[in-house]
Amino acid sequence: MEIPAKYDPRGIEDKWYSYWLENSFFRSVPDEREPYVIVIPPPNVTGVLHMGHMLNNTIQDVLVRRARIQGKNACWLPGTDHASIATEAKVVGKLKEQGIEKTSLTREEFLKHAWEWKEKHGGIILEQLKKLGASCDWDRTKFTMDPAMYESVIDVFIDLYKKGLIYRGVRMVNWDPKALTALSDEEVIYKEENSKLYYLRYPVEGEHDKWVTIATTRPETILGDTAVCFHPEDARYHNLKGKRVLVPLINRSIPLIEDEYVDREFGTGCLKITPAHDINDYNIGIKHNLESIDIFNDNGTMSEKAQLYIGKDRFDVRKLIMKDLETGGYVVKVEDYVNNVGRSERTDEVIEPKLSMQWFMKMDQMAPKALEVVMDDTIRFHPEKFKNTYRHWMENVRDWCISRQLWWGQRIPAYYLPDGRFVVAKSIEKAVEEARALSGNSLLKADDLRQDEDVLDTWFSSWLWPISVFDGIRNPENPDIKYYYPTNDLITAPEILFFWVARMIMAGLEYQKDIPFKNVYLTGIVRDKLGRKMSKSLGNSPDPLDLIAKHGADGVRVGMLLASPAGNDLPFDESLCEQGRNFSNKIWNALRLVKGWTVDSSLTQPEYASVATQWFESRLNESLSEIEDYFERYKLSDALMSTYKLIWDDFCSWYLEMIKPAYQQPIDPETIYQVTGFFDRLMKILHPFMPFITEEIWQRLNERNKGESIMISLLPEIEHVNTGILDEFKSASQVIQEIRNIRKSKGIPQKDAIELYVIDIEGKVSHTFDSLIIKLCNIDSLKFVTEKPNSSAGFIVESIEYFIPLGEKIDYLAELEKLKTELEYTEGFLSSVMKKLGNERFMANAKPEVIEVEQKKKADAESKIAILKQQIDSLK
RNA sequence: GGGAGCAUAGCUCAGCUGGUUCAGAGCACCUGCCUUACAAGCAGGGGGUCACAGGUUCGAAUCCUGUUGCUCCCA
Repeated sequence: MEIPAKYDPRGIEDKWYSYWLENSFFRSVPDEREPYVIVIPPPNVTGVLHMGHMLNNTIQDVLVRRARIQGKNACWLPGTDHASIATEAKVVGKLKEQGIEKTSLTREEFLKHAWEWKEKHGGIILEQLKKLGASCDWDRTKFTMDPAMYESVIDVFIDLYKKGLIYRGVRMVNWDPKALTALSDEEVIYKEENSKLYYLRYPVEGEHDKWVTIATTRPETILGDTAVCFHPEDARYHNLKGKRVLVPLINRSIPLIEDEYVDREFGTGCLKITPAHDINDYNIGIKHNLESIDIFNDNGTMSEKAQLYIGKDRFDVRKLIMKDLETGGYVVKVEDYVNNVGRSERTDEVIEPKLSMQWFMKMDQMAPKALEVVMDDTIRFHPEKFKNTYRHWMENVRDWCISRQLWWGQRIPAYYLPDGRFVVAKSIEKAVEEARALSGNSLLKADDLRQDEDVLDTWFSSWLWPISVFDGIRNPENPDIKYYYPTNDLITAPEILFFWVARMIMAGLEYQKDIPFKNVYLTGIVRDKLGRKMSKSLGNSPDPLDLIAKHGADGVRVGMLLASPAGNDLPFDESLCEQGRNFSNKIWNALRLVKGWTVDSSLTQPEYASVATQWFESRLNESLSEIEDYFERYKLSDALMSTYKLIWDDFCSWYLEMIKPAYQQPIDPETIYQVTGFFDRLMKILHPFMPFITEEIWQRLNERNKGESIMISLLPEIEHVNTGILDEFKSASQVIQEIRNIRKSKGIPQKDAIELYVIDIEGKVSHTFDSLIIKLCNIDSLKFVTEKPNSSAGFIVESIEYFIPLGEKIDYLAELEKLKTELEYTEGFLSSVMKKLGNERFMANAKPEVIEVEQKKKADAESKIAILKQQIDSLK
């Protein structure tokens, strides 16, 4: 069989992905096995694959593939969410390109366009995941606006409304004047921006030339002022108690009020109050019973209530009003100032705090329960530190604003009667019934009712995701939800811990009376070399598909995982993928080596191969339990690194070299059987991380039947570890390394055989690895002697002396120097041990094991010193 | 302004309940090698007062306090 010298993932990866799909290996249906379930954090339909998705989905695939070969019924459920704001913005933008304004369309027409867009572009990201090797059960793919998913959301809304957990209310919301919708706090990004602090003076009413100076960053909002406020203990303003001032330009008379909220150090210590446009002012307004004057239109232009600049944009007005204030003599000074400006995550528009009628969901009943299950580790966070963050949020949670002024999404099932009252019902027919009952007017018809125009927040769909994907809202007793819920692991980013993870927990407890998942693995953020988050807008992110084309999906997966301990940011560097690719090549060449051997069935297994196999068997099992332990602690990068070293160092560098027959010599059947078996097991262990190359190699290792696959095979069980042979190997490998060093420093090529003499007076050295030392170091004579041979270089391993005769090549001075250095070090070491052992308090307080260890150190050091001294003497 | 977390080799990080797997790993770097699986490789090597200052202890990277620097969350 021809095997090329370099592994080329192209072709191979596509081949196996198709094979897996054709054989439905990703498919899961309930059976008697233990289920293992992950629901994908649904990517946004507008999204294309970015590095964050790569990381997140690689981790999910590793966990799912591992569970699958552990014999569990693994189900990874994929899907997308409808992302109302982002998608609507995309569709609006696209229509605009075609010269169509959203306002010229009916809701139905617009939604038709939106669905068309979704059908055309919505599945891209899921297709891209296939390139990564994602083993999702594609038959179960869900979308948050699928009819059943939509209905679940509506059912939940109605249910919560009936339970009194959803209400309508006026609130200060984050208004996006571009998207024309309210945003949740989480969708607003605050950033420090350079701006100005304007000091403006207001005339005191009824006084001549008396003024009150305030400081503001938003002079245009003075038109909405309904009070000016100072601190009750601020002596500077005591003479103004009870007076009123006039708002500049419009001369509205407003009261001077006192409140402890005011920071006396800030500005002049005097604060203008605009209850309609600032959350803090709003609260003061309520407290002091002030009027709220909303001076903005929804699109951020001035409304008629502003009296001036009507119809002009708020930022243009800032310039205009300053000019007019200047002219009127109201400006005291202007300072540079850095303040926090909130912008919409989606549109980057400056957020306008705005009073508005919205739908809210109460959190005070649900939050404590959702907090408890995390604090008591019913749900475990990895890493654990996020419990703190979670608690902080859950203890300070505010009601959830769930309405959005958009069309793309689940429309709120509230119907308004002509008199302004409303009913909440699943259908218009039901609504009519309820409206009749509510109003007592049996003549009410569907036409008399007006459905709420708003849709629900996208998170109001995705908080149900682990339940609704199994149809558990509509059919709580169906076999899927019974079998798959609760899911096992959720892999997501810390940014959405609150508005997604926390709410899923709430929904789970409310609708399944059970947690939605047992573990939450929080990934880091993928950053570039400068530490910036990789994003499309910055253009600092490589295209994941290009990376896969270049390094192979396996290579990219390894690259991402190696550098991403749970919860830590991942400073991505393409060289990490190279490491993955190099690893692929290493494994590939190991296959070439093993497959290149011819087998001679008449041969019996040599001693060295038998020892090598016994050692590697134990080493593999030892490593397997390490890996198992890492997985249990969700330390995937460590689990991968252990696997990497097991294959590269132990299997390739040691084991294969140990059993390798001499050049062009055949191998015995026993050994080839064993090495193939090891290779097979190693590929299974590696498979979750590198699914493609492991399948390719597994298929080549032995004849396989049609429909067989490594991905549905079983992971090896952890078997007995012979620690004795592992220890013996440690000494033997030290001996081998020392010999290699001598060869190297003396320029003795590997092909020249050498002699090795061993002084082992007490007869305590193990001979297990003698045959391997002979083979690996090309030794033609291994002799046990009592005296150091002449003209030889030596070393000591565990109080055993080893010598290699060098003849002419010996450099006595160098040997002497080496011995002296070692002696010096060992004596220093001994004296530090003696210091401890001579310390009474140490002897009195330290645990017996610790003292024992110190005593052994002492004995070892002493015998080594004796040997070194003797060797030095013999050289003199 | 309030809260949380972090600081260990050039880089990314391991180091659980204080004591030889306590100073580690991978990558990077340096020196030899195109040795018949692999130069995408092999064999070696250098490199850290464990941020700083105190304290507890026979013993501190590990526990406590303070300082500095960074990150995140909330206001």
